[in-house]
Amino acid sequence: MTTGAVSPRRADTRRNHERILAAAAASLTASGELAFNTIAKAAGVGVGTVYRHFPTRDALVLAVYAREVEHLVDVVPVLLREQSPQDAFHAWATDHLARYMMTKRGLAEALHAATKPHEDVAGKAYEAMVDAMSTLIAANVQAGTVRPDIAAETVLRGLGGLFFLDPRGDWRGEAEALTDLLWRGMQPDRSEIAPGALRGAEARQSERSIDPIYP
Amino acid sequence: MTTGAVSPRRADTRRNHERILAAAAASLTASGELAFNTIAKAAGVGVGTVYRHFPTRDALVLAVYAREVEHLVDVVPVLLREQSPQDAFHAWATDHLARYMMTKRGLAEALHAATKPHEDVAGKAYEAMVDAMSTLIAANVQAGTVRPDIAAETVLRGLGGLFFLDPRGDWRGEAEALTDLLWRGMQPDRSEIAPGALRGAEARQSERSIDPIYP
Amino acid sequence: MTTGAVSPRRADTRRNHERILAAAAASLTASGELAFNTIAKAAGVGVGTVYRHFPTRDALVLAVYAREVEHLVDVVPVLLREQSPQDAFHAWATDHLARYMMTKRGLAEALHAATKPHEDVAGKAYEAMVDAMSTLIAANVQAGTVRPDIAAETVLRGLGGLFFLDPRGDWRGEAEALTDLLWRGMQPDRSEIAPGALRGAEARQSERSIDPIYP
Amino acid sequence: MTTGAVSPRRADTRRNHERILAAAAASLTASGELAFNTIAKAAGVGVGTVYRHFPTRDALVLAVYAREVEHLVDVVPVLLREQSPQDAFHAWATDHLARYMMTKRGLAEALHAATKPHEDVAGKAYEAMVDAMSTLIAANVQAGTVRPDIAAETVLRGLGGLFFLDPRGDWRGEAEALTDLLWRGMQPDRSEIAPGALRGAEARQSERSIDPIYP
DNA sequence: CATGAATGAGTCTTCATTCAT
DNA sequence: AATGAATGAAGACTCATTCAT
Repeated sequence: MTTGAVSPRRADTRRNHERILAAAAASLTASGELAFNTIAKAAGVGVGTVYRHFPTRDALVLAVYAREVEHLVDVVPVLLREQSPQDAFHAWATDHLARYMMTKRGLAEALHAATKPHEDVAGKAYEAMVDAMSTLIAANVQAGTVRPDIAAETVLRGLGGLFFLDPRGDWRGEAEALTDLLWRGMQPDRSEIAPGALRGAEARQSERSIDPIYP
Repeated sequence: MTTGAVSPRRADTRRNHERILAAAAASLTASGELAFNTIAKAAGVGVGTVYRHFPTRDALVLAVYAREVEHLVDVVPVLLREQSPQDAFHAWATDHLARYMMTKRGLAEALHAATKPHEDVAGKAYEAMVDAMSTLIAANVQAGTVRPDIAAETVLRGLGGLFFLDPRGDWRGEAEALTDLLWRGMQPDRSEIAPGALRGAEARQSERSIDPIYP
Repeated sequence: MTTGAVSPRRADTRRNHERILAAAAASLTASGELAFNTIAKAAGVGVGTVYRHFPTRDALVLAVYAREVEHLVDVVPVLLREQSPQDAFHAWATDHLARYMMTKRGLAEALHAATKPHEDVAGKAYEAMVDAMSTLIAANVQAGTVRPDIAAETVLRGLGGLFFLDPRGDWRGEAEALTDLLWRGMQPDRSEIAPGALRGAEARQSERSIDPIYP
Repeated sequence: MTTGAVSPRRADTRRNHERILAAAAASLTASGELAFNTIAKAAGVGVGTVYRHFPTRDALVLAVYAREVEHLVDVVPVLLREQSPQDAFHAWATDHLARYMMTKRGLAEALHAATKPHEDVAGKAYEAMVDAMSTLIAANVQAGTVRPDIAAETVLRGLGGLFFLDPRGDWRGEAEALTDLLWRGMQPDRSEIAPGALRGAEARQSERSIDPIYP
């Protein structure tokens, strides 16, 4: 009753699926191109096999994105477990989302094509990302570091700008600048929050932050 | 030696240039496609002519974008003349930029392709947009409604998220939500700004704004 | 040691044979297509199974046609038993052959591909049809309604024109017109046949028939 | 005002058109296949050129058939000028139509695809053939050798059986047998025609003709 | 300068056929 | 025997690009 009971054929098929997905992801990342013939060659299978696994181009594209979104979404709980909500937010945005946005421009397209949630597979991906962001925001609202009336979609859209980063430049710095800008916009109004609550975040958030020392 | 002396040929050539640009813009807007043969037919010229005017696809694409960016940029001084800096900022973002981002996805591409300024024609377009945003920000800094350390690029990138709006949905509301979010992030820290400076902006910005009643 | 002893495997195999044949016939009739993969799916078996039963496309096609030709051939004795030779001829041509020719264009192709009798399986089908026609002609010669020097192949070829009928039009009327035309051509010369022998046939054959009453 | 005024480019284009048509006709005749790539190669042009001249497969097929039908139709007046109506009929059927039917199976397809006259290009071809046959029949009716109530379509359909001839066999003999059969069917009833009117035709029609012993 | 026919590389897509299980 | 995944050749079709007129 081991996994060995699975037919070798099945294993091969699964491996093919993986290889095709990997090849497609690579191609999409590298050039945005997605030629079935090319993918087949890169994956070391016949074109027919690619067609068998992914009948249409969309099926393939979405499978690729679904996989990446999954990664993106799965990391959220981990981040929240290991650090404070605001740090988790920053980390997710600058470390994870930014990287994805830059490399896989397809992801952004998915975001774009699929604003109508529930509609199709692309919608699922979008939803999943919104969920991830919602979780991060909720944790921060809980911690009092973010206003409760912030819509996850809006923040996500703002971070959509990460899409325009140039991987060859100082994308890290710019990702942080954008994240900070949005983060500031998400914060509760000063007068409403307990003094000191923001300290940590503020300190991280920007080196230029002026410490508002009260006597 | 007047301009009237321009040869008719010149006039034809200029007209061709325009027609090609128009056809390309239409095609780009409608379907995102940009087949030279199709453009030529739509413009009523031979393919060769298109090639003469725009040697490469990029040249054509960029010419189209440059034109749109121009519109976008030109409206800034007008907005600033007619209303307060913060209103001008909001108006530009939600009325002009959002509309362009949605319809002419090429604009977003320009933003993306051209982070490396000064480099090429795309760079010019990017620069022009950054300049426009800089102007808006400067006016607001002057008015004390925006922190002086805000980078135009960052804000623009944040607004890049407008690209993901769905023209068939409540894009207006969402554009405003995003603009507000960014706007909040751009504001000076409360303690730093002169009391009252934000009044107008705050009032517009959000209905939920806390009224800072002073005795 | 009865027939009941046949292994279940055998029964399955036979059933598969039938199902494949049925699926192929349906596909051929419906669209003229004959994709092995499709047939396999329609028959609910694997492609490999189709190959096992019919090693080549031709084998499959011919098996299908053979079956239909069989129907066509089997009906001849019945017709001859139930009606006069000339009526049997007309009935076979207009009711049975016409219908087959129209629906299963493959039949006609078989006729075409297989003029060389005895050559292959297609030849068998052709031969069978020639035999059927020969039987009909012989009966009519016997009855004195057809000249004895008529070749079955020739008549069959003439009826091959039924292939060109349009199932959506007045194919019945046209089938009758063609059959009548050929029938007239097959008749004995007037002077040779016993007066009156043709009466029945003539009356049926055409409303316009003039009865040559001799005083 | 010479033909030399035509641009050479035009001439080339026209030549290409011809070559493609020729290649297509050859391929159709030889194998019934009609692969654009193959045609292009055979015609010595690029695939694109073939597509430019004949946007769809049908356009190409029909152009080929139209050409052949034209030949077939054009020969009718010539035949009628040079010989008696009945000889013209026989000649057209056995010499011209048979040959075309056998070699260019496309012709038969035209017959088949286009029973609905006036409908499309295929319809035109069909019509043209019906016209040709009508002309032949009319001439024979005039001469008293054919009944006046014979429909050209019916005869043509009967001759459609020529399609099933095997070019490698005694197709000539069989074509004549079929033509004779139909011809007999087309004749006026004996009692109606002037004695002797049929002489020539009868004599030609069949060697087995009954010997008309005169005292 | 303008034209648009020609070219052909590159993709897409289907299917017959094989073969390991 | 049956299965169906894999393969890849073959044909369809598009479009960027050239070039003769």
